[in-house]
Amino acid sequence: MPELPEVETICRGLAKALIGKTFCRVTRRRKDLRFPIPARLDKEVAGRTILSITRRAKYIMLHLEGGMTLLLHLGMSGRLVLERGHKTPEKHDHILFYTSCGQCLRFNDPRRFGMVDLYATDKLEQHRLLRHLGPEPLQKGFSPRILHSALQGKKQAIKLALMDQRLVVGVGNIYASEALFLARINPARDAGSLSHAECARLVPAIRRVLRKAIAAGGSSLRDYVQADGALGHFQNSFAVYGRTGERCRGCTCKTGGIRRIVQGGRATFYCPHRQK
DNA sequence: CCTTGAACCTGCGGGC
DNA sequence: TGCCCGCAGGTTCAAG
Repeated sequence: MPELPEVETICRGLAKALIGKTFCRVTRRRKDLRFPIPARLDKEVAGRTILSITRRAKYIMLHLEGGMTLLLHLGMSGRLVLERGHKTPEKHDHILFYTSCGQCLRFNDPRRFGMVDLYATDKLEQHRLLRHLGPEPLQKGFSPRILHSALQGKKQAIKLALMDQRLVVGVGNIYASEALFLARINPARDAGSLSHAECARLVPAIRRVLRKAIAAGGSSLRDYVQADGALGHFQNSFAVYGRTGERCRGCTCKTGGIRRIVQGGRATFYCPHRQK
């Protein structure tokens, strides 16, 4: 479910409410999600204060005193919701984190594609799920030149390449379609066929759509809510995603409108008139 | 190395 | 109403 803007929004919401707070208890209600949930979770986390909260790609990281970091991924349907008081667990609440000042953080994930792990803070970049990750799209390590060189020789469709987290992180199914629309690039193009000039449109397009989505609190389609339960509203600003048959903004063509195709088993939306 | 497809799960809406 | 199908913000792994 969540892509970079949703994960970033959740991190910011959690940071506001949890930094400086201390976990007092963790309840693990099932043994595994996508991977086993560490049995030592309660033992390692209880009594520890949260020093900071950061994001890497679509992973949320709660850095605890004592050098341990709680690493979470929400998969397709995961939610992290923070509430006051001791609520009775709902369906699919897999882990409950309680703080000593009466907050409860619920990890709810119907499809269970999410994951939770504990890892030494100073070795995080070596974690098996983090070590192959590419550059953060909103940071300097990502640029038209770097993207262009990474795409050289790739036969894969550019839309699929954008979603490859080794190339650039955080872009998922929605924002890949949206960014390609902004850059006026056809999602089915061979990744290796993009010119440097096209990469120079694509990088700012990715950054623009991600920044705008963060500013809107993310996109709420089905499962996603912010840490305080509020909905994001970037779904109201989609240019192409989910808009099959509609005319794209500013499009003058009379026929067809936005097209839906399937790439790598996922839906892609684009305007054949504007994206070449 | 690369690319493709299946697998992991639950829930929802549409068609019959 | 019930059943079957397709579909859903992701990632990993095996096979070719």
